[in-house]
Amino acid sequence: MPYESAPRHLVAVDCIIFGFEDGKLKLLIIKRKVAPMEGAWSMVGGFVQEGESTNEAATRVLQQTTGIQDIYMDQLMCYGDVERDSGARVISVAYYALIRISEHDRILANQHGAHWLSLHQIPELIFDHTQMLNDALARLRDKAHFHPIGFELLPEKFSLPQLRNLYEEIYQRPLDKRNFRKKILAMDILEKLDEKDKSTSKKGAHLYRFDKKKYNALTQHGLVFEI
Amino acid sequence: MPYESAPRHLVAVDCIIFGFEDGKLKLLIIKRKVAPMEGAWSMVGGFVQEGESTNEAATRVLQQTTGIQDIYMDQLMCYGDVERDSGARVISVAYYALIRISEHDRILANQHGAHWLSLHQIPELIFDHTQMLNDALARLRDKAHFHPIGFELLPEKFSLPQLRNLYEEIYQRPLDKRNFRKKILAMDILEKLDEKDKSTSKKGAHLYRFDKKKYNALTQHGLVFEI
DNA sequence: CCAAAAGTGTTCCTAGTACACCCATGG
DNA sequence: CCATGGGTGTACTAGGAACACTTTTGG
Repeated sequence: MPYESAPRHLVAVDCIIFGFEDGKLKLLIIKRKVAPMEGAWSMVGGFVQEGESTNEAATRVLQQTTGIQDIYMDQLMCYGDVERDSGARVISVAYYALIRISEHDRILANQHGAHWLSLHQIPELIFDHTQMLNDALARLRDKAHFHPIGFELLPEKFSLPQLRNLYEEIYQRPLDKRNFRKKILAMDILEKLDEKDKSTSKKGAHLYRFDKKKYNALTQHGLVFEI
Repeated sequence: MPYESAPRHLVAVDCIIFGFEDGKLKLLIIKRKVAPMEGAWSMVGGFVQEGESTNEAATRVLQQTTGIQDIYMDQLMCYGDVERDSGARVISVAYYALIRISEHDRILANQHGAHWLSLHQIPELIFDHTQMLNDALARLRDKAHFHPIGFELLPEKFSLPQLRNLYEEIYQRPLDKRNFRKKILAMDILEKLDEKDKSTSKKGAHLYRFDKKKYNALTQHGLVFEI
């Protein structure tokens, strides 16, 4: 397998971008601006450049369309079928990202023709992007079960009803209010604030903050996150 | 992002090949035959050809070095750092495979300079292949926990002590004999044979066979494999 | 007859699940 | 004062974990 004689390929990255707003899981997708399939709905993506790692490419693509940096992003997998892209043979490395919608640059996203859509409103997507979405959802569920990544989708300060609502969306099933509280508070990784969120009830719900340092410390001592 | 102006890359596949023999998890690795790092230990790999999917490339590479087809193989992930291969910028898609060592073509493997080594005997590997191995082991553990893939590493007929030994290797911890039996037999997915394996004891251990059809049927009715 | 591995049940405890009422407050 | 969502405790059950002795048989 000499390097010189091996064929070269177009390599792209595609980002499955999740957000959480109005109690719903949402996905950031764009109207494609190039042929083929111009105008069709698609994940945000782009080609991997020379001297650029695939991780860097994904970060760049995300930054260019959302204006956001420093967010949670993880590789999903590589999609390598020959015919997957009808324009050319393109190998795509998919990443999924979790974004706090409130903190991201909506104006920049709109300039790129990007839109946040609820999961049940997702139209047909190009190529194998629907497959990517399903794979990403499955991965998100698995990952969220044992890792505290849900907080990446919420504002820094959040209430327990909000958090529970998020997990109900991720798992697509109702969670018992009392059991959920018991479980999450028992881990002792949330900091209770003196503020209340009165936007959804008259009584108001206490706000909490995820204490990452505490979580890391407890993890060293055997804590296993599970929700 | 026009297709024409995008750069092209060398894309390789690397296979992390697991086997189980003499009660130990083993890895099939080769002595590299091309520069750079000629003679160093490496996973089996090769370049993705035109008109060949990455899955097909992995299958081909595996077949060429082991002579085996129709084995369990799954994508691990894509490794895309710019400097990961010191010979050129190569993007690698890693796969992990599970092989019944007894059924594979040792002669063919030897011709390719391939060797089965126990996990604790693995020498230094080139590039990021040690990272790949660690990632593959983590994935194997996760996957084996909830999917009946362990059987891919055993002969068609196996004893329960053998099976338990395999899981002890995968999880790197001892498993209680009685609890293990209870759990695996309760799933009712093993067919008990009239043969015994007398190679490891005078009393002999009953042989079993994984009943895949039964497993699939039970899965439809809500069975969740877990061990 | 004995060494060596195979095979077998029971108890305890933890963690998940199900479930209903009071509280605080803005309008 | 009442409608609305927030917050709280207990009882039951199932499943995981710990644990020791008997059986078989080749040498």
